[in-house]
Amino acid sequence: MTVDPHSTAGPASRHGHDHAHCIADALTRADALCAERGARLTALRRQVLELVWNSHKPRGAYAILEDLSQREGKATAPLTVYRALEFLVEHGLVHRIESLNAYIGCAAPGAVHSGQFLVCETCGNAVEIDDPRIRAAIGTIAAEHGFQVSRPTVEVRGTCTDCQEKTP
Amino acid sequence: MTVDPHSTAGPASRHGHDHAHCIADALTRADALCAERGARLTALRRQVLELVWNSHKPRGAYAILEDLSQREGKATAPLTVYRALEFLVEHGLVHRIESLNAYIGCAAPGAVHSGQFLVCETCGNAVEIDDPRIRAAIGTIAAEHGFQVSRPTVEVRGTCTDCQEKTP
DNA sequence: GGTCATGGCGTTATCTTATTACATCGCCGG
DNA sequence: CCGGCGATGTAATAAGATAACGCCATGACC
Repeated sequence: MTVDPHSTAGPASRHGHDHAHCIADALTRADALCAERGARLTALRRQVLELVWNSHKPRGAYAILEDLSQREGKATAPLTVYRALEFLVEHGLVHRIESLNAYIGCAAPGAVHSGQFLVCETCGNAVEIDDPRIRAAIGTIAAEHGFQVSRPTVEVRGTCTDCQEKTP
Repeated sequence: MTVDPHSTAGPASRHGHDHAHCIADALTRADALCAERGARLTALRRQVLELVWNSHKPRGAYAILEDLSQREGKATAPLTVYRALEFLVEHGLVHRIESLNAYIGCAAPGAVHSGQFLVCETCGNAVEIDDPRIRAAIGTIAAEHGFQVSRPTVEVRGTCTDCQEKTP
């Protein structure tokens, strides 16, 4: 098993949860979802998904690439990671955070994917939210403009509670 | 004066407005705004602002760079453009569209900058909106999370009315 | 007018992020 | 068995962005 860098204090990391379990959970859900859809969650894709979840915060494609190379013991090409990420994003298992050029595990794969995030500029964490009010408001204004929505993106930059406390 | 590529049919372009006038207007407002703030809208920055407005749709930094080089008659360094864009974005004269890595002139500089866009994936156009419902919803959920907002980003990808009609 | 600090700009190099083009492999249906 | 298709490997390169350094114009101050 791989060590979670955040779990130095034990299974209950600073995220306030059992991170190893949380990763395992995500992988199990991914397995189920892909099986259901007939999508092929290959070893490589599964590996990348695990690496995305591993940090539990937005992570760049090249950072994931490094992780993967290290694990495999040999250099891997960027394309390998990008292709895997493309698959994962397509199936809603991973979100891309545009304003960071980074990827993060989806908290609720299978559900509606509005892709709303609170992105902390201090600690780099991104919390996925799914606010019906925002979703509704976007739907309304899009309709008013005759605009057909395919992928709403909401990325709220700012400072999370923890970081506000640290620097008052 | 430079020819607007969209204005082949005359001053009233397919945007349904007098585009030359619209650019001139943006520049005038920028002049006023910068004067008011004591910010220096130098020749270069003004030039870049004009180039951003010229296409009237999101435009990448390197595309702007090419335009600039052509106008100046000599190669310009990327940094030149990036610095100008940074200034323009800081002063709210230009918005960066994260999901496109592109820049577009702000429709209402000086006003509140929520930075909301309807981005058409077919024609590449981006319409700036400023929906109070979305703004309010973001404020509410951020408050619920104790999250301090610095820059809300809303980029709704989809298909605009025109493009829907063309491909029914 | 001289001088100094500041901010804008030029030059070069480099870094990160992402994609294109083409070859190969392996699984599955016929 | 074999044809086809989707997944992966390899190499090269495009696109986007920044770092480090220094010169020069502007304006404040003496």
